[in-house]
Amino acid sequence: MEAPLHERVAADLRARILSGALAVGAAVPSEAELCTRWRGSRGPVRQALATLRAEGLISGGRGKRPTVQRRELAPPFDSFVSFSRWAAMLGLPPGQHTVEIARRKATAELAAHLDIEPGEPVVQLLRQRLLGGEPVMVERTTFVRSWGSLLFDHDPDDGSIYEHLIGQGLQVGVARHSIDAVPADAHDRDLLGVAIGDPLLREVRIAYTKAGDAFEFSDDRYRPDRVTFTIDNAPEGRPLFGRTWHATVRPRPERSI
Amino acid sequence: MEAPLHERVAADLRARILSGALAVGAAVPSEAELCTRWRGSRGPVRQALATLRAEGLISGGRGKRPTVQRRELAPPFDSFVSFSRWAAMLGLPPGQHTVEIARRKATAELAAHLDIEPGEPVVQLLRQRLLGGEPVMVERTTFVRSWGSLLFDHDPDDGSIYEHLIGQGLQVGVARHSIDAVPADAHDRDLLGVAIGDPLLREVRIAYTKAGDAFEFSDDRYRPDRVTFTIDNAPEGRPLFGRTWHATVRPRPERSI
DNA sequence: GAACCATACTTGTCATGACAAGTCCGCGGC
DNA sequence: GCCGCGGACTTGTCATGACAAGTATGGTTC
Repeated sequence: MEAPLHERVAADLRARILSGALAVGAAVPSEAELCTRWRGSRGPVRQALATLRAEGLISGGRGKRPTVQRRELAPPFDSFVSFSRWAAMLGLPPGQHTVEIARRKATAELAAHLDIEPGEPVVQLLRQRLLGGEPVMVERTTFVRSWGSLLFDHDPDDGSIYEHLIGQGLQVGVARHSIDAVPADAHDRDLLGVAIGDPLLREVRIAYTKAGDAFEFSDDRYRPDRVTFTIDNAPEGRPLFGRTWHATVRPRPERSI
Repeated sequence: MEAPLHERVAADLRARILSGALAVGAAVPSEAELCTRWRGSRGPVRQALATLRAEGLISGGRGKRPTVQRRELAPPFDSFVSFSRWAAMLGLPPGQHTVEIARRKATAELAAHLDIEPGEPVVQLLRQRLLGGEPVMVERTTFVRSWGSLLFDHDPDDGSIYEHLIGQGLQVGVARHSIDAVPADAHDRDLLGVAIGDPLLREVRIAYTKAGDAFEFSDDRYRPDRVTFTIDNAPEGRPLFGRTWHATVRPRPERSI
């Protein structure tokens, strides 16, 4: 059974835009042309175009054909929750050294974030994360027991924890990230090569399953000379998709000789 | 001339959701009911519902009525570029002390950000920003001359600079925000009551006019104990509107006695 | 009481047709 | 050469109709 017409039309145009066959600034085929080409009516064609507008790929149009606005889609969701996916998207080899993985009892603070009882066992990891061979982040992650226990037969230095858990049936729902600034502590000094007290960019993340249960709490501290978070946004009348964010690697400052 | 039917249906349902008349979890009226109520056909009614889905207010539905998912919309764009608007949204009185407003020649770095020639005059402000009477941010803002010169006959401690410029014809296009962490300097110490070297959460913003010209570069440093940035996101299959960000005021830590 | 089936109600998808409103271009008149 | 107008093409909006597919409920049978 093939996909609905409006999905096929949208997919075809999207592929042509992302590949550059339809360049930024080029006019999109008219609704009439698309109806002829796909042997359909304006309804599904208009729905396909509405989808591309919503994705921010095309815009404009009343009285004239819409034009291609941008060539890339917003970064995928999993690049925000999986360091490995993010690194892959940047084209930099990710790396990690697991300093420890431990089963502990949840503190009251952690329990509050994960909506479990204080004292309930959780699985905690402390890891150094690298990009292109350089440490850029210290990750303090806590998983609830049901998912964390699956990590003990998994080598956390081998591939992505997220991919492993998804392979074990995890269905990720939404994630919430809070960004603030903290002074480096002793672990950070040891793992990032900074001085105690130096400012670090911290992302605190709580991730939920599709069913709405929190399964992961993470405190990730980045070297701010290497990583920033960037957000682009636009006023209301424009597509909300103008509102995107992504984490950026700063160019490595050149060594003065 | 009244608005199109699909806009009126969407506005009515949105108002009922935001007011709580349609509570989170409640079923939305069926398409047939809405057709009867508005004396229209399924086309515009479905378009109205699609808009509300896209805004993340309702979801679900095939074979049954959709349900209300959330009660609030994403923060408006201008709350990201105007401190006054952001404070208003939080219900906290904003305040500001302008330390200086000066005409200077752009440094090479600034010129690069604003796409002007180094040495070209710009207007710079250094301001302390307050929420509820407390300093939370130091703002170092640079405007290109054409817009910045309009500020000299405006009291920057009186109302919002953005509102003033928009009143003078400014049309804001997109804005880009980069978040990182920096150590406090002497100005920050004086204006925020922190120690030199303390970590501050910094947002660097470049704002563009509708025509695509950069008009503002700003370096805003927040006390991370008072302000964090929060991003919620969701996987692809879900509406991209799940991807929202906003700046949050932390609850003021209670004074221990 | 449980299971199954049919019916009713729901949304998703599509076609056809019509008219309003915007944009662009060519042609004629001044 | 310029300006205005009309025609052609475009998208926006809406109506009517039809059928596919999903969900819930009530009634009947075991």
